[in-house]
Amino acid sequence: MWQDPRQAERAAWIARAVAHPVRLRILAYLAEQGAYVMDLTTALGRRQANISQHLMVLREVGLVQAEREGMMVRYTLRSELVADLLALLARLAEGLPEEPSMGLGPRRFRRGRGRGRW
Amino acid sequence: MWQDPRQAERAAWIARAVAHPVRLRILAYLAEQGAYVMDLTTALGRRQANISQHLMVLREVGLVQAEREGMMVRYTLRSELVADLLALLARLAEGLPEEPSMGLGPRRFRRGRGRGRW
DNA sequence: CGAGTATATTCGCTGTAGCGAATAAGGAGG
DNA sequence: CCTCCTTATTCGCTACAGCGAATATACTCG
Repeated sequence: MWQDPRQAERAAWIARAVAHPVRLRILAYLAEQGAYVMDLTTALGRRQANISQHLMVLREVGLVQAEREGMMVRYTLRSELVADLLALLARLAEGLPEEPSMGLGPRRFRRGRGRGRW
Repeated sequence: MWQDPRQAERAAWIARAVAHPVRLRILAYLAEQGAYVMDLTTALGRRQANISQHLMVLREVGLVQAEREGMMVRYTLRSELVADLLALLARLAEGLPEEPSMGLGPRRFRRGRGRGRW
């Protein structure tokens, strides 16, 4: 699988779209129900521009689709595979024992230190 | 799912580790067989330091585990869930139609009842 | 110990993701 | 047309991922 770097890049491109807390929460929200941008801004407590920016990323990779409904735009997941992906990530997130040698929990998107020893 | 931002961050933290072509290929390689660093450098054609750096990322999030064997270090996947994740990403990568009009040419997205402007 | 091999870590650099503020653009209604 | 509402896009900024080169660490063997 992915001997070809190009294929790997495409898969990574998709993974990158998911690799952000806000986008994950957007997808999780959409997994339960379609939503308008305003719904997401209030649900996630972020600026409207920010939500739109994240939605654009998700739209570009095709994880999400948009449909205009009058003045508003309704976003929905584009495939059930996306929901599967979320579920898998959730399982991994809770299931994977944290490296004992490393700090605890996720370090907020920061490169951790740690000297090599296990 | 992930109403709590902290949980979402943890999941995103994992997704972020996967969201790189080289790391994806490393994982794909490991899904078939354990490997030493040198195996990966030759298989992927990258500098040893770079491979080690990527392995560190994967190790930090716990997708991969390392075991010293004499002078070398053997890396293996830490859970079958990781392989599942790869498979899902592969399906998404090939299954999701690339938005052909997105990013090349004028922006287009599905307009529900937009008068045929697009 | 000293030389050689395999891996890990550090460092400086560069590209770019992500953010808020501001602004534009689509659409409804008067 | 003009105003209000919702969403999209642009802009400037900052922080950090990712890279190669260099160096350090761990281990084996003689």
